[in-house]
Amino acid sequence: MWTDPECPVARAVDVVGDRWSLLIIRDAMAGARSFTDFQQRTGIARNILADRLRKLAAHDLITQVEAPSGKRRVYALTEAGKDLFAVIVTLRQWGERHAFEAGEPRSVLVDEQGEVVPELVPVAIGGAPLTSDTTSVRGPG
Amino acid sequence: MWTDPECPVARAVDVVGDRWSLLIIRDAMAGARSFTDFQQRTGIARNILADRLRKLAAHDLITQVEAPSGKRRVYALTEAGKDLFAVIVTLRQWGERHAFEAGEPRSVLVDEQGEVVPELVPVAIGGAPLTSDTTSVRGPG
DNA sequence: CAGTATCCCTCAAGATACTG
DNA sequence: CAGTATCTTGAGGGATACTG
Repeated sequence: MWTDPECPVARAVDVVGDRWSLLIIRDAMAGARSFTDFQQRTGIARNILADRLRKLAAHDLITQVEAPSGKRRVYALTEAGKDLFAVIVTLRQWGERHAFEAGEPRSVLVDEQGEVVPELVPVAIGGAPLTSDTTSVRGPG
Repeated sequence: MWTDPECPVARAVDVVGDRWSLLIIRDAMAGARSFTDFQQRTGIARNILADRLRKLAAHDLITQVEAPSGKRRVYALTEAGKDLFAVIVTLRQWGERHAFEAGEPRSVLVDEQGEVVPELVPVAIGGAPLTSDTTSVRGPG
């Protein structure tokens, strides 16, 4: 099924490695709850959106829950879905650094109080930032 | 061209949000240098691989450099390419947590000495780990 | 070894109309 | 509002043969 069944990266890519899934997750994290909400934020075609939401639900990244207001059902991230936050953030960091000209307008990350998050410390082991110069990957066994 | 030109996540996905690019980057980080090298590790079709390598080079994630041995040219990650390391690692973490059964064999992350990296601290602001409960995203201006 | 050139095929994706 | 149904298109991807 996959090219490399033992690689966690490959499995993750198998789940979210398409054009829309991560953007749907991004919007869920930014507060999107309803079908139309997702549709308008992403601009994705309705049938594709329905398909992606199904796939994401099948992989347990999102679920539909009873809305606090009562009768509607809204989408919500599961724990597995929320765990993609680190992926979204690192993608965002990369995009900011390497996919924008200086001064180009861009959306920003804010905290609960609406304050712009100034800078993010990248993934680290212990306290030391991790770079590709210092690590590699090896198979099991 | 993109659905959301102001979102760094969307731009990043536009560059690496397909089935193969991140796996090619992964393998470059793991030591892949030659065309055949990439082809065998990923299992990707040769024409598609050539296309992806071109695209990645066009976006300045990889380049071809003179091999130390002399006459061959090998692929190498640029700084922008190396900066994807955090993305790869967070994807890997997510895959480990949510795409494997307990006890299923998997590849692991090792450092230069070949030691298995025990645990990774996720993206953080200052010292506090970041979760999707505590942040959201807002447009510019 | 490092690609290029073809051929083929599936499915992702878009547009739009429709239904409970 | 939340999807489903249908139709069409094109890109993504695979297999294989070929070339410098």
